[in-house]
Amino acid sequence: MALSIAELIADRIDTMPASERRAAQTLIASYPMIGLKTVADFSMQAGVSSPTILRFVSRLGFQNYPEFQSALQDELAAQLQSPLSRTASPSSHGRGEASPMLEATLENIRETFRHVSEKQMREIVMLLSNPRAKTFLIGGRFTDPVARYMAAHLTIIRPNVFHLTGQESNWRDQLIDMGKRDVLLIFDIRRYQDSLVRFAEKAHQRGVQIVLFTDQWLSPIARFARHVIAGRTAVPSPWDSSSALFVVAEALIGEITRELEAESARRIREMEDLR
Amino acid sequence: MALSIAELIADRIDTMPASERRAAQTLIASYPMIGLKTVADFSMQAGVSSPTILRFVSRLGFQNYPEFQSALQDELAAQLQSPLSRTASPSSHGRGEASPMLEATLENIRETFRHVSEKQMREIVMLLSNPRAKTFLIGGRFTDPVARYMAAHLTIIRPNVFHLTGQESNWRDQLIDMGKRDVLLIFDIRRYQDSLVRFAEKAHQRGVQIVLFTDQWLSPIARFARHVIAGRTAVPSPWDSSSALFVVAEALIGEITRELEAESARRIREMEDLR
DNA sequence: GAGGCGCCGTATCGTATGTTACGTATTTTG
DNA sequence: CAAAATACGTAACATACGATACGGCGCCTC
Repeated sequence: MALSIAELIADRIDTMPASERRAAQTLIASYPMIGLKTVADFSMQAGVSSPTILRFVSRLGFQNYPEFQSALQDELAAQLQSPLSRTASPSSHGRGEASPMLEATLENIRETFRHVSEKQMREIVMLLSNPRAKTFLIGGRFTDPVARYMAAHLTIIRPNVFHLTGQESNWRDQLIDMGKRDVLLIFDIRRYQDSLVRFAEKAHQRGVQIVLFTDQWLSPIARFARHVIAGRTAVPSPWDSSSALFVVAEALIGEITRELEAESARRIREMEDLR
Repeated sequence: MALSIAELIADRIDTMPASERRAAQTLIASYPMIGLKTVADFSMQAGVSSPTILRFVSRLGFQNYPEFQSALQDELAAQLQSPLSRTASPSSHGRGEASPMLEATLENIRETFRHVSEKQMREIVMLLSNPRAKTFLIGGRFTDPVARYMAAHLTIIRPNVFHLTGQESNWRDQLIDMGKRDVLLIFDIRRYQDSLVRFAEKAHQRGVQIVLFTDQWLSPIARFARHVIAGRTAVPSPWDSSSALFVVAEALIGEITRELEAESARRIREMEDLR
């Protein structure tokens, strides 16, 4: 990666004229917040004129002020996504660090849960805890196994759970049985599948309540969804990670099971009898 | 203390109309970066119109968009200055801790990796990176989705990957094609399935190399297995957790992909051409 | 099935913002 | 010390940004 803007400034600050240097120091002092405000704010804070600010960012190599701001934002975003501080592991354990893949995954899971409110969880649990409303599950190329995993559990604790499998035309035939009270749980991460989007749209038109598990960039299906879980998927690997979504799915399964405890206990007993 | 904007959103998101909710979710998904950009950027990202964004921030209680942005920036600034006190819980857990379910899962994952040696990982990677040796995958009632997940990826990067599905008699018929060079990857956690054990034994007799993903109490299949990954599965939930095994699976997928990079790159290109 | 209500996007408007031209001040150089 | 070059701010400008008015559409109610 190229130098951070802070480094860039440190690098060139002594080639700058006095006023621009003041701008630089002002930015460094409260890095990077003042750079996200307007040129006027920046100039006022630094005690110089607007054009000086613009000449300053120009000297840093940016074509214009918005470009400079975008760079700052990108830097911030990267910084927020990888809180390096968390290494905490006692290095006495022979192996100093765990694999970056593992760390990234753990952080993804944490971050994903951070963005899911309890209320949201509860509402989804409620939605999926109504045994009289049919629940359909489906996923994309790589995420369908997660849908299957959820379906495998839900099927046990309540009736009316259906995992949609096979060809697209097959799903569509199931639409006829979906109504306003029913729930469709979709897993869709990049690259989002057209077939799923089409299906979600049709279901939405029938009034089906859609719960979407997607990545942080949100599948277009979010448009039709009543609830959206946005999981972090970025890992140092050629593939995106579905681990965070998997863990969320497990958490949901647990809570739904508790919610249905009374009713499902009898059901499970009956099932075992049937063997 | 005033509520953070993320909390504010979680609080009111269900009183919002569909489009505004979409804006809210988009913001939460990549919090808070998109909120620092222009209304046009924000609206485009969320797939709604500019006025919807403005109505959204208005509903949050801000007089205008710049005021909203300033609030976001203030929050960011506070967060950056005290990197330790990352506002951790938008979910007002009262106790200020994340859910026990989440913590247990994270700990399980860590612990699982701690017990997997690097050499073991490398050997499994090697075993699964030989495209000329057939690789069969199968799992139990709840773990088969994880097997499917792995199969979905492996199928893309190399030939001769088969997920064993359907009835037990069906698997057995596949035995005929398994030999000493081939690999059978089995997922089996409590309660261990007899059918899997039987199958593993038969495969073992044919000299098939078995890689077993199980829980910390080890499925009886461990007896036949060349490599055993023992994942932690205990969580405060009525069910056991497969998250740790899932993460290990993902880690393996990543490393195998890298291992086969050269060969699989061409394969993937060919595949995309076939669409 | 008709009427009413709320949601949401299109199009338009005013303005705040970044940008540029230019003139004055300051420093540098021979 | 004079003259040139550079630095810097004032002021005018254009763009793009946020804000708003309006109309259509879907949804619920009766």
